[in-house]
Amino acid sequence: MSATPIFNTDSAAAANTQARESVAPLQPTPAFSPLYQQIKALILQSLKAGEWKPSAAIPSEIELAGRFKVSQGTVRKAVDELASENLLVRRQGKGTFVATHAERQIQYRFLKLIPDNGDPSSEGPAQRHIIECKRTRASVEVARALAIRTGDAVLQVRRVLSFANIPTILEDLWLPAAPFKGLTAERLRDSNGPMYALFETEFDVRMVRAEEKIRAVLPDAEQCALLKTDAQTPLLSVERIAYTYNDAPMEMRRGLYLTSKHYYRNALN
Amino acid sequence: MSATPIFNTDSAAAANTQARESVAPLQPTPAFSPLYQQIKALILQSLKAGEWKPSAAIPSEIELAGRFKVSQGTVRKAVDELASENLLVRRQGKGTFVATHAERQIQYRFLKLIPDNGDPSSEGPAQRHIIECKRTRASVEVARALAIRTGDAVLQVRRVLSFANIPTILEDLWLPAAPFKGLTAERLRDSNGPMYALFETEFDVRMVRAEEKIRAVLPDAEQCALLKTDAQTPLLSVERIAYTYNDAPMEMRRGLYLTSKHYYRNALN
DNA sequence: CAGTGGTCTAGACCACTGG
DNA sequence: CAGTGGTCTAGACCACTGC
Repeated sequence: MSATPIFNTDSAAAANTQARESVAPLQPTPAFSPLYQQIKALILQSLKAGEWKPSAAIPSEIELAGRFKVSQGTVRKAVDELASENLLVRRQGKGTFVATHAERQIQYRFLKLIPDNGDPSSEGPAQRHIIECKRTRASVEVARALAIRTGDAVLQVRRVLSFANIPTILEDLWLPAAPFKGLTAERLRDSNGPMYALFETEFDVRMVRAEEKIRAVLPDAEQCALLKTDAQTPLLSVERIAYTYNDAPMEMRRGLYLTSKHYYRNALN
Repeated sequence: MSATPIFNTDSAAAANTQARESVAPLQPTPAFSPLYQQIKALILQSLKAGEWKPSAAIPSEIELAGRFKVSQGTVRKAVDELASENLLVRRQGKGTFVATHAERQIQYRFLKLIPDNGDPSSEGPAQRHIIECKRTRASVEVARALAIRTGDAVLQVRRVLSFANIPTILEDLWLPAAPFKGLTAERLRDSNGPMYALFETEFDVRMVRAEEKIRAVLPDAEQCALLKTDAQTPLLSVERIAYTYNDAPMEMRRGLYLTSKHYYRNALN
């Protein structure tokens, strides 16, 4: 019923002798893993298994400490890391919650295109126009990005985002067909919040992190038409791979951003 | 001799009643500040004052705990935050060190342009060509970025970075003249590591974080010549403001990146 | 071996939320 | 008011580094 860390604590008072990987044969690095990392992995497993749904509260620290037979401080350190990775959200006095892309305000976490005045809220939400959503086969490039085989079934979505009725972003998305079975242009059109929120509620897929490769390009004729721009206006090409838990890639996306009234904002730490 | 946190701990056993800002008059938020934040601020002050130089070790946690009259755990939490902000670097068994841009490997922290193969080390260090370094007056835009007055003295540097002898980055930098008094093209040419490392050793200016605004643009004739490219090749325009401690802006930089063999890489968390 | 950061515990109390 | 996360302490022991 209750998960247990992989080490032994027969006596509570005894400082625990950390367990190494029991079966790991002849590894040069014994791969010492602190207790809180093991707890973190267990919580991650529950998240992945859907034991707690997005925006729901997870058990309190004291409860988790009891379940895992460790001190509250150890649970705390595990949860701290998950919170810093944006998988959990802590709210003092209320509890700890499973992060979601549906959250008002902190949504569009992954959209870094900002209006020139620096204030995304000043232009309101984007108008979304789904151009198509079709079933197709993975190209070599898409297959490599999604860690599937070339020719495997994928869904391709094409859409345009407009701000103040000015087309600004043209996006193509590729999704593995299996986890997204049943996704249609209609369902995309009918949904309200960010697409990643839809993925959470409808397909149980939570995007956790992403990587983007950015280049400057000139649009072709078709892209010009869709963005109502001309072939001499350079665009930002933003290629994204988004990952769920366990670093499993679940989406490849190529965006073309018009940067005459917006810019891509990045913080360097 | 020894700094002291702003609260009272007359009895060590007594849990400390946190001090609020003593003089803060009628603030709606009492601005409760945890002890470790106060310690963090004190350490930050020492860093800023140059009490410990870049790459030097700061006192051990036990020593700091003694100096500040708090427990080691509290110091630890303060140092943890500073480390996560890349102001300090922890090395188990050795100590905690002041972060520096001179560090091999983790240098070029702020340069996100990566060769197509994804491995920056595969092409070796950039060839740097300083075009000019001149004293001038701050334009409205530069003044606003550097939080100085329009017309104030600034240094402007222009340089080209090449990879495998292919000009790839054209950069213009603006620096407030006062802190960088004595900076010349020669000194830039003679220095070896990253420019920010030079700033640390020669001018005691440590860049701590930065923000970038990215757009797609077409180069003008002069830019084409310097980058040996043509007017039809779109470039990434990367405008950066770099900050020292206390969020004080100390550099404005505009880069033009050629993205035919490189891309700007960004991680979304 | 001593000294450093890293982990873990147990317990006390504080700040915040909501009924 | 009870319950949650947040802070702080004191002490023990572990892992890593370098002499």
